[in-house]
Amino acid sequence: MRWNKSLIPTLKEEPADAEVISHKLMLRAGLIRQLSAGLYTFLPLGWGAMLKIMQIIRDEMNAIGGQEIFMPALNPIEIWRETGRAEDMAEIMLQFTDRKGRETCLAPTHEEIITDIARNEIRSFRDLPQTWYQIQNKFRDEPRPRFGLLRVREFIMKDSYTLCSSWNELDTEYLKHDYAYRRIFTRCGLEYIVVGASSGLMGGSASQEFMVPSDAGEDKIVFCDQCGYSANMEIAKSVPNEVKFVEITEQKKVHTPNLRTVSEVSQFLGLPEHQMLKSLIYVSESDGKPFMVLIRGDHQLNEEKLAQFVGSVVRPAEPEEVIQWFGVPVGFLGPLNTPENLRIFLDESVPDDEEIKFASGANEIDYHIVGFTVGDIRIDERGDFRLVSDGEGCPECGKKLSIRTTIEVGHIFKLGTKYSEAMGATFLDDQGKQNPIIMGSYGIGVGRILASAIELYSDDDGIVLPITIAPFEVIITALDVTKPEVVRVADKLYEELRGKNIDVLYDDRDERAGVKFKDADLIGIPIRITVGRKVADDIVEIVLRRDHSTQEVNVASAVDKVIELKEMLDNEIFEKLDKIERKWE
RNA sequence: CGGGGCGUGGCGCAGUUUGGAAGCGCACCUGGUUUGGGACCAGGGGGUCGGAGGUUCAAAUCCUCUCGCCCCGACCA
Repeated sequence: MRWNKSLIPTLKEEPADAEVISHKLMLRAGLIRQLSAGLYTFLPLGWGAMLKIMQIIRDEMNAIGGQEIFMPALNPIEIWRETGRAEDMAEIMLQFTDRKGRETCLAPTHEEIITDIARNEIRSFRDLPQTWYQIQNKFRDEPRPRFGLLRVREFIMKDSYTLCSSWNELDTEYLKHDYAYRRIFTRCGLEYIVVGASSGLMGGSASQEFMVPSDAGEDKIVFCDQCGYSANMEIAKSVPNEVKFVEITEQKKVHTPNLRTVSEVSQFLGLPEHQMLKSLIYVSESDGKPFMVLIRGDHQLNEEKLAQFVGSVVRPAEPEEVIQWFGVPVGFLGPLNTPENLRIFLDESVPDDEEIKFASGANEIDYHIVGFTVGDIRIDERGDFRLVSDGEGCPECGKKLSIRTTIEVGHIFKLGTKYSEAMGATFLDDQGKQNPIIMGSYGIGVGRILASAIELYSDDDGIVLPITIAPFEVIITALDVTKPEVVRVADKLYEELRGKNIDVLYDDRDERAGVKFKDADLIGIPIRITVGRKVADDIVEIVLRRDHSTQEVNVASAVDKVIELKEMLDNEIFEKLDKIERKWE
């Protein structure tokens, strides 16, 4: 492509509305433009990179037997009601009524549509397994789009779905996806960590996320350097730090006027925070009933774990609700003298030793109770409700855990039969018996791959894209296009490289050298050929974007040299593929 | 949804406190000089000051409503 008439609107100044590096650079380098909150247009350079990424995805999906299809993004809401997700996803689903009065939505994902195809087309175990995928726009009415392409309302996702006749078959298809995903992210040049994750609104038994370490991310993962344990913070476990408990001799009620927080009360009582019991009131969204969760005062609640435990989305009770139900403000809630029908859950890390005594609210305004044991509490169930914090012990090996902010670029789920049962997608097994199809679901955020690559690879001059996803592999910077010999050589190199199937951008603009160098660095094309005054001596320069290392070569050998560098850069990435195992074989 | 910030040529901003002729830098157009890391000189085009209503002799500026964008939060009692 020739730059002169191309839509590559680079910006000298930083856009005011961009916060994270990838967002700033994508705007500055002319990859994207914003239409509205969470809605972006891909301009030629951005779309070029997206197409590269999508081609890698297609390659790898096809390699594990995936068949590409394309489903409507516009869905009748009725099909979403069949699984109950019209309700569950109501918050993020864009819905409207069309002109004939039909209730319609823009699909945030496609399990229901896939299951519909499956129930219409799949009859026998002989038809299974199947892997269907598409690359398509998804719509999610995010409460708060942000960080450029990292959280948007309309985005391109590769979503695939496996249909199996047995759980073993599902395990295989899941491992194949794990393999394909590792290859995809590796080929895109990303660093990533695979973690165990919560399946959230998708449902199902197991899931893994593919996370790119980056401060721009919105997810936190917990990992152990020693043994390799890793998990999303939402489900991560840990061994809490050892703490000492102060001896308390008698149980008594203490006047604690206006002291509501754990730290206020523990200071007032002269007790460590871990000897307080936090009494949190949550409400199960499925039955609307409140329940109490008790955790140590120095710990934090993990809502995701709680939701999994009670089997429903949960929300913290409103302060007004607490006063209405318990007659006290939240700051004075405690586990003793609670209503009989209130379920009480205790975090498993709270010791139930007879000798260890706790303090908590007294369920009476301005009073706390000091000196009770876990045995004094009417506990319904115990479970793991804690949020892991940095430096706690690894649940596998006991060494210290670390926490890292990451970008989620992929997520794979073993769905099981949640959708097939709800929608009646069945097959006949070899005994002639009808069974629900066993499903898996697998997603990749295409735009997030691009954004996280830029988060990983940039410098003060701009983007430094991995060659595999760069919209162009080579840029020819022709300096002073008013000189015929410069143009002649640059034109020749351009045609030759294109003839060798190299993706090359030809900067043929009548601009000063500084402008062209700055722009070339900004947009991050991996290899640059500078055609300038040295053509008089039959010489051009070849420069690598990542370190600006430069070599001068004869015009005649320039194409070979470029191909050599391209292969070197490609190989650096492809070498890593050898380490990825085919675990299902 | 709660809190905060911001809407002024394509981009980045000043002007708003204290009402009185819409400005600056970049970009763009013309001419000239330049030409290897975001050139210089001269001339020029382009703005319903987010929108609506109000106050006033007079509104970018004050008041009311509204729309949009960005940031923090939406859980720790």
